[in-house]
Amino acid sequence: MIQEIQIYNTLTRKKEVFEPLVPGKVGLYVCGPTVYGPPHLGHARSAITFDLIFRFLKQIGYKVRYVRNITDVGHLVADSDDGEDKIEVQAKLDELEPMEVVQKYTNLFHQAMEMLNVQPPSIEPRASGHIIEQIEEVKKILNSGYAYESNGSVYFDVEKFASENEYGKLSGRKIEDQISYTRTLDGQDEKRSALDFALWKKASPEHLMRWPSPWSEGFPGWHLECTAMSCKYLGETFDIHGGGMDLTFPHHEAEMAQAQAAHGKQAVRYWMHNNMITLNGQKMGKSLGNAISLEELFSGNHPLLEKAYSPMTIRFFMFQAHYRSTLDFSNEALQASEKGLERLMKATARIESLPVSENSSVNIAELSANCFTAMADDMNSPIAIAYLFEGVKIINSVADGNSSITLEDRIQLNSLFHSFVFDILGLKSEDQAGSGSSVVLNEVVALLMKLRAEAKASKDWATSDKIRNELSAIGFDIKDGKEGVSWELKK
RNA sequence: GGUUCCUUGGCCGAGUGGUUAGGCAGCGGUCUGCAAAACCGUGUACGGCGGUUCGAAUCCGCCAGGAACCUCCA
Repeated sequence: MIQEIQIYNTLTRKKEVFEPLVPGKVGLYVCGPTVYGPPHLGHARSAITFDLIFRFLKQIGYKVRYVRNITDVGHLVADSDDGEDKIEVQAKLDELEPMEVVQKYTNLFHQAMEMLNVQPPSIEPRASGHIIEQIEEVKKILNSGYAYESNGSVYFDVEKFASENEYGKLSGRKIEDQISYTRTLDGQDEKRSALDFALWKKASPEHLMRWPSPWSEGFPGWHLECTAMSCKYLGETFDIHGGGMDLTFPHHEAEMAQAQAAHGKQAVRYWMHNNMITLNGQKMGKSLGNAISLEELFSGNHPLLEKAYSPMTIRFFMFQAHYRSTLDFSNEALQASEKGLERLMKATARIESLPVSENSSVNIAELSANCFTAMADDMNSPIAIAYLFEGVKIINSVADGNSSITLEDRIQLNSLFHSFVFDILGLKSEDQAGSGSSVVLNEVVALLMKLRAEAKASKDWATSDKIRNELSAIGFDIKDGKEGVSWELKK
């Protein structure tokens, strides 16, 4: 029996008990990055959020097919209303082939994801590889009567659809409000209404990315790829669709309408949206020019960064806030997370060497239940982490002889921490130089520790402190504990 | 202008009608030759003003400030 979980459904605006379409299996689709620029903190939040969901669902026993697309075609440019393809503009600037740009940023995205220990999705389809499927979707929508062709382009008829179906429910919008507040876009005169959106767009002569279709040489509309690819890999109806909150409208609203028009039924059962990262209280975004790239974050090479932050620090930082809350970025907050993470990882490594007793003065079963209950409540990772820190207290307290633990409890505690820290939260140890990676280094330091111990034995504090201080200056932390001396490389 | 949401102690950040969130920083102590680490103890916070209630940070109203979406965006 799989643990019951609740997830917040954007569609109904409340937490619901999650019931998969097929018992024991979950179909999860998440909007992936548009690969026209370097990956930034915002991409990381979405990827990390749904990585957590992917991992947790698997941990509690579900078989999950996780599809996350790469958008490599078809979006407009930020400050240009001329309908040029976003990727194409960047290509001209870089004097590269569009697909070369796409490849470059896809590779960078994958590298960053690996560093963040984000598991690859089960399937990672590309929009440009599914043009045929998208054309088929356009045909279906035309057949159902909710689209019309105009001058080689095909548009979705929002007003007609809205008169017979629900439109605007996901984003909480009323169609009447929308009509009065729209801006002028290219091709507006081709549309029956400003609300209509393109399913297929005829390419202008200078447009490089183009494919043949029954209507014109052109490219698919902005929202179509997710409908086509989710349907292909997960079916006409599937369990969870995720993405950033900023995609709720118009992207996901359009997807809902398209899928309904094409297949005659709702595609998505649970919509999940992660909130934004803010910087000085404002959304961090590519178009606002205040996005910090992951490369800058990892290297510390950015005017707003006091230092470099490791991928695991970023990951842990994000889990200390709930995924539906905005998360404000600051050096102080990241440094707090860095230290907290270090404490958590150190305690995790200590569990196996804890002394065992006849009786436990601590309740591990309750701790474990609390951690899983927190996660089952709409992925409340901050609460789960708070309980893990209770576990840290227990571990350190047992190590210091202030609490006792039985062997069975120690095994359970170890299993809990390994499940949560490594499998669910997906954290990993980041020892630079890696203990054990250099046997020689270990032996050299061990030799110095031996010399220092001898100096200490003869109360030659000057020598012992000299060894410690100079090692410290090189980058080692030397700690005198009850069980002997230990050392590690500083962060 | 429309829609939605937020405001928690020095910082970050959970919670949502009565009971300690947690992390980081700070303070006091234990341990130590000293230091670090660890441990123990420590802070009565919920934007303002009203209302509902035996009781509100938590529900309602008003006000102030902020954000997101309405245009590509995680």
